[in-house]
Amino acid sequence: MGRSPCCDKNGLKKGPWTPEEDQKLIDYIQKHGYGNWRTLPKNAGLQRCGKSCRLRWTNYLRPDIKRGRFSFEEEETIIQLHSILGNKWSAIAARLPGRTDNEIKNYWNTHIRKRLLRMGIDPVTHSPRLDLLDLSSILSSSIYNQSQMNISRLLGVNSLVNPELLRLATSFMSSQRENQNHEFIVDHNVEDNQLCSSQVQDQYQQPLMQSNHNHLPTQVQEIPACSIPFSNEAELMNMDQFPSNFSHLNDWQSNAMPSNLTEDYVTLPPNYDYYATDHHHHQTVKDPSSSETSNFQSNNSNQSFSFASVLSTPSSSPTQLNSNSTYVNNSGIEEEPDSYCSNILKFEIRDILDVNDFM
DNA sequence: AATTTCCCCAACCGCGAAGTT
DNA sequence: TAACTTCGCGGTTGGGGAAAT
Repeated sequence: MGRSPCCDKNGLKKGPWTPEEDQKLIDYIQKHGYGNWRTLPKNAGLQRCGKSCRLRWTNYLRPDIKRGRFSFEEEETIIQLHSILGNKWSAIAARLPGRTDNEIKNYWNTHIRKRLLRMGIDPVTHSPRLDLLDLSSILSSSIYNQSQMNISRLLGVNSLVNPELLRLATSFMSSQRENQNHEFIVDHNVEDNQLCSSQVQDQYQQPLMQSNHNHLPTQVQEIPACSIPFSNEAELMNMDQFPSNFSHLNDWQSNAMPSNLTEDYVTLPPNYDYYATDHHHHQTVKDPSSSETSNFQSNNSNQSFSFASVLSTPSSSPTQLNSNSTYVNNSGIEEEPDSYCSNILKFEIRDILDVNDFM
């Protein structure tokens, strides 16, 4: 249908926002709210298009935005939600109080995605990346149906490839034979989603919809974000229990993967997840951000925003990082959550290949 | 110290959905 | 119901700071 012409108008300022512009926008919204973004900039005395104002507000100036690094729990939640929802950043953001879709998207693309790739996990399918060895084309070839096959001979690299990796490929082959009706890379993900959706929905439905178990959609991608039946917005936004609930999803993560694959692939702990091996580490990291968030929310609900924190941030400058969620190792050096990721999942490929070449 | 390369993230763009006339 | 407007989402870009050379 029609396109918004607002950004096409000449004479409107683009690019980074100045503190003065921020102040004008904040003042205006404080007084009048933001009913109509199109007329807002004119009324607020801003030489910006409404779209730019909306973006600035929702992604930066909104008082309930939580700044700083993502906590471990937030990161874990993002990964779990992404495996369910895919790139539905707004839906993911709706379940992470104080985080914007843009922020989550950026964080995913710059941190989590790379980390998963380094761990040999496809960030799209959340499955092991067999494409590292271009196995998919090999596995779909005519030898697919052979009951016995010598992958190392097939690859012609048996002197180079780690035996573990060959076992992985072999295991994958057998799992393919067992699930001949599935296209692993694509359908497996849907399968993951279905499994996950059942469990996620169960978790939220049990208290509210005990009897409505059997009517789950088959395609998770089609489940709107709001379909998880929180009874009201406050409940939806009450995320305190969400990450802990998600710990149950570790089960489907491992269940969804062909069991023989996971077993041969690596020895996964019972409660396998992306961070499986080092929970004790992150549990020791105190993240006060949650309480901070709830303060924000309560402020929010009382409509008594504190703009001080907003104004203290530089205009359009890189976000001021508070240290709430920063991980500090013993030497006091800031440490990427990377370092407490599962070493198990870095498995053997890392020793064989320079995975970065594939990124 | 100067230059280059890398990386992050705020902001933009284009599109589709929803709402309005 | 068509035409138009507004909003919101997801993908992408480019400026600027940090790190490497």
